Amino acid sequence: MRVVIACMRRIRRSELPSDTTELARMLIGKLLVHNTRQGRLIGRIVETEAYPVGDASGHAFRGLTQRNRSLFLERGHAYVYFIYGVWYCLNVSGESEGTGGGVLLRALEPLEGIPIMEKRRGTTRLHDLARGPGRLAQAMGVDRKQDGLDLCHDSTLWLAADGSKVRSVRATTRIGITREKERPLRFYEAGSPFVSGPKHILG
DNA sequence: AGCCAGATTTTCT
DNA sequence: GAAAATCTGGCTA
Repeated sequence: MRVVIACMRRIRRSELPSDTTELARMLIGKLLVHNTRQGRLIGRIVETEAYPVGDASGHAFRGLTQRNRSLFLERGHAYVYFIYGVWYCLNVSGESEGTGGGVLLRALEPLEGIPIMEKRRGTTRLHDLARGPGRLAQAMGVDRKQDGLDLCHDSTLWLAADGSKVRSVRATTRIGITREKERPLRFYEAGSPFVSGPKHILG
């Protein structure tokens, strides 16, 4: 059984806000598409975190390095990094060329290619397939090979919009950081069962 | 439901 | 050498 997605279309770069925090809010309800050898994987973005310019918890804070260079690409590029010796995490760059900032994609609602995601994740629990940034990358088959891709032009990994309505977007503090932890830069779709993190910080 | 240790490697100080 | 934008499984209650 294949999920029907009405009117799926690529998001143009001009539709992306040229501000990382606004981009994080705007990406809620949009689709992430990955055409893999096994098939097409699609998830609806339900949770993001912004790491804007000047944020001490952001990877771009100390300037451009070999690892974080994709964060300095024009908005709409993929930044993939490896963390805790185990997981990959996927970000969307959010500023203009040469300025570092990005949006961490934290959770997806799986829409298409669910059997493939289940195989990659080793579980059939729908709610656990892409809830959390490490799980999201694993389910979607994202690793270092996708670092630096232009999500507005690449044909394998890209951002799309369908006509679906977003219930409402809430903001809370971010998860798993030690600096600037009070800033409300985590965004999620209210009521979605696919959102990660402890329940007590849900608004 | 909540707490905690362990996994494991890249990156920068 | 330490810390890191995490997850899992096992423990306690």
